[in-house]
Amino acid sequence: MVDLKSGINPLFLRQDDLRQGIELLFYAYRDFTGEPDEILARSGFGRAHHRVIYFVGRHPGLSVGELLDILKITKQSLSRVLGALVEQSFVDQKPDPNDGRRRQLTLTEKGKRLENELSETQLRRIAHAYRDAGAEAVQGFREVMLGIVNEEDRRRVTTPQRGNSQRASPDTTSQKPENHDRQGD
Amino acid sequence: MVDLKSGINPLFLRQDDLRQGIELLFYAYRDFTGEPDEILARSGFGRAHHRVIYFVGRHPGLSVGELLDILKITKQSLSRVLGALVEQSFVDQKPDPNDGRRRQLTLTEKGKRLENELSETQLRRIAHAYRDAGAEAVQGFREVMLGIVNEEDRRRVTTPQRGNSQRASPDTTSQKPENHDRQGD
DNA sequence: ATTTAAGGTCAACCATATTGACATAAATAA
DNA sequence: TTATTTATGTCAATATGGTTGACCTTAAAT
Repeated sequence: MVDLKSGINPLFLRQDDLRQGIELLFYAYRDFTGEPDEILARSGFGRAHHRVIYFVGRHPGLSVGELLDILKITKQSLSRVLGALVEQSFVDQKPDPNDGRRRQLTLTEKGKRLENELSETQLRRIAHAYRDAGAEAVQGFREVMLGIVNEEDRRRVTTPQRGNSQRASPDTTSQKPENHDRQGD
Repeated sequence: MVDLKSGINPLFLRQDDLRQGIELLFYAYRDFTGEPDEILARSGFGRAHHRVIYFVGRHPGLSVGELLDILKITKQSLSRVLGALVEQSFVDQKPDPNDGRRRQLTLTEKGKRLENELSETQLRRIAHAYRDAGAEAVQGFREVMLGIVNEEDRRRVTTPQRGNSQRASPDTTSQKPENHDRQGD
């Protein structure tokens, strides 16, 4: 156990700085999701739908398994959300021509419109923060945030990986995500 | 509506940078809360309990209203969580000597132990990211994150506001938080 | 003495996550 | 070709943590 409180540990003096980091993550994430949540509520959707719309929009042709890999939720949990989006024609499903088991997910025009509306608020918020902070600060932000992300997911963020889908990581056997505990937030 | 896609807007070329920011927030927050979630599950608690423990630990003597102000949830929602923590002696309540209606919340020794265990994982993660990124990057991280946080809450993050409680913002009349929509994440 | 403020509580409901079990179709291996 | 594995879907039960609405108590303020 790392004793962050003992005088021996050189991090002692930075406890407050580190706690500020914790709080920044809490407040930033809360406010960051606030505006989209309002828009989503008008369509009867929630944050889970937003995440699906976002990542499908970002990676057209994404498969269900790849999406599960990104979101780290169970397929049962995804199915409700994805099912609603497909049923209401926000997301389109069609079999992968190279592998009939896989479904390629794409946004419909309707889905793209919603995606734009949702992302707009977040893009604006980030653009504003980036502009106010300046290019160097943005680079620092990237580095720190990447350091917080688990190593396995870093490449996902650094490499845009746009366009068509690509095979997921070797183990897609399991029906559940790595973290076996409940999520909710 | 800000058209972030039109060629006229100078932000066009940075769409990918901005979307990377969106994704960094998603992945960082998810991984940041992952470890505490595991610990909490062992005590039968969830993320909501963590937030209460964290902020009460950070601001001993905090009142219920102030806590609601920070968390931006309804008091009914808080009551379940806070009630469990008080009942199981993680949090202590006693009337404010200056205003008998207010309850001063503090962590018990048991509560402090859990708080330490939970925070340790997050402090370590942040310390690691800070150390790897360097002091300048950390400053940039702070600036960008603060820019993302709603203005009203910025002072809460910048000014440690430690020790004893202080009056909440003028309007604590309402029973509900500003954002009327559902939260879940 | 009345009103306002801080807090608590009961009840119903909703969104999103979980586990476990089972089903189907397509690809791959024996 | 048959058997197995992979990708996906689905049913059911359960948990967490949000929400609204209504009502209550106690203490402070007017």
